[in-house]
Amino acid sequence: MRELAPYLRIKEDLLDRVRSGTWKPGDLIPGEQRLAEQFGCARATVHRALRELAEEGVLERRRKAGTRVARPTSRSVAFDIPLVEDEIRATGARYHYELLEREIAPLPPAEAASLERATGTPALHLRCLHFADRRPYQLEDRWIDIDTVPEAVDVDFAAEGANGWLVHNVPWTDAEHSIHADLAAGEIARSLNLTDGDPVLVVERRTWNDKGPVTTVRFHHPGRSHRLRTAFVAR
Amino acid sequence: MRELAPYLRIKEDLLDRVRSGTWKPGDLIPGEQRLAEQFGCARATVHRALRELAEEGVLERRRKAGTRVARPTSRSVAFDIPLVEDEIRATGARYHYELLEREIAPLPPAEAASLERATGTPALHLRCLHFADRRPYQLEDRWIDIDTVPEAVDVDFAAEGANGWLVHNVPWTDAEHSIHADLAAGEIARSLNLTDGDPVLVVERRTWNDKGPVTTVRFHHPGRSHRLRTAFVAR
DNA sequence: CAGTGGTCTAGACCACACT
DNA sequence: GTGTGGTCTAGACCACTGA
Repeated sequence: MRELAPYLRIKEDLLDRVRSGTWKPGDLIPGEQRLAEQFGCARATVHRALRELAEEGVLERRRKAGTRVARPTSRSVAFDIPLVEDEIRATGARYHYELLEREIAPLPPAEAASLERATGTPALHLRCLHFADRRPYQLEDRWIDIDTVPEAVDVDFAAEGANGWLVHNVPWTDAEHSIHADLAAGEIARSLNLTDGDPVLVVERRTWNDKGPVTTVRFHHPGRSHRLRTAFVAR
Repeated sequence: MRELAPYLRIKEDLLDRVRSGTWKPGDLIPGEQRLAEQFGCARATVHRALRELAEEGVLERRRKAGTRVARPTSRSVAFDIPLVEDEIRATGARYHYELLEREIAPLPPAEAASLERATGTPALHLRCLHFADRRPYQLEDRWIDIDTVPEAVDVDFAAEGANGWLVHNVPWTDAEHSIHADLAAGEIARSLNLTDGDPVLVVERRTWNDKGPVTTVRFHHPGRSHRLRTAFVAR
């Protein structure tokens, strides 16, 4: 396919009309039938181009009402949140992992709420430290639901990180993420080799299964040095 | 369409086989032809289901090699970064905007690098404060490239925020985002009604046009109270 | 080289939502 | 009611890539 596929050429063409302002937000654009005639192709081909542009948020389509240029409102931004070890190795640094703590303990209120269990329900609690070239890179504080994932109790997590083990052994179906900034203090500061009062970037994640809540985890990163990035994204 | 469209039913069916572990990561699954026979539909219908699952990162497809269950590696997480005013109004709070500063000034080194211009190139510098119910919600520090967007020089930005004006008037084609944590200090702390040393969440964005760099902007949020969230996302 | 996925077509039927 | 988008089909050709 030396030349672009027709539906891709049509996408580009339509996108250019939006980008150049030929078609402005809110404008009604020609129907599929009409565009198919103009481009000299089947309606299905135009349809695919239009459908993908709508999925990307460039157009809005409604039956009978036709297709309009979307009014730019919110735009979703996709961040890659890979396994820490992959992330670290991708930078060329040596990855190293340390298990700080592993216990079955009663869920504290926040984590209980997160897993939708009663406070005090026993769960598997892990604290791990991930190093890049011997420098602390990420502190992981995780609770695993032992009702949903009973087999986790028999894993010692000394060699493989909990994240890796879960990803490879316990498929999840749903996830929720949250990001905020906080200050390093006590344990967290010491583990990350920071001073009390240094900024930390906190990423929280909860995942679910068909069976129920799987895990809730908080990742702490040194705030100034660590960045979450998107790739350079063409719209 | 009371019942799910066939291609959606097929997607669900295939996804279930992955989720349940019937098909494990790395497994080769039947070809389109074969699946079409099994589901009793046209190959194109199966193709669409497979293509969408591949786009979602569940499957990996290669010509001749066939379709395999993807090995879970990095997973991209989509955050919504809407216009502040929409974000604030969505919570039911009253939105209010204040222009703190507007000047044509030479680009500082960091911003110059960001816009791919020489340090000291004149650009439009804006500092704005966004309020939710009279409480400072976000501090915006923006540089607009006046070579790419000369018409911005004639806008006073007293009424409409720069973000809104740009979104509605200057279509962008590419964007890059970065998130990190920092400490409030000086101006930033005062504007956001924080104390020096409080955590702030910083979101940086750069956008481009066909014509060149459009704008680079840094959004500061009170770190403890503000969170970037994903919706509850089913995979 | 051969098999797989990628795409296109022409025609068809349908659901939905405006009028 | 009626026009628009949403989907399916059957068949076809092609490009890529692994064997």
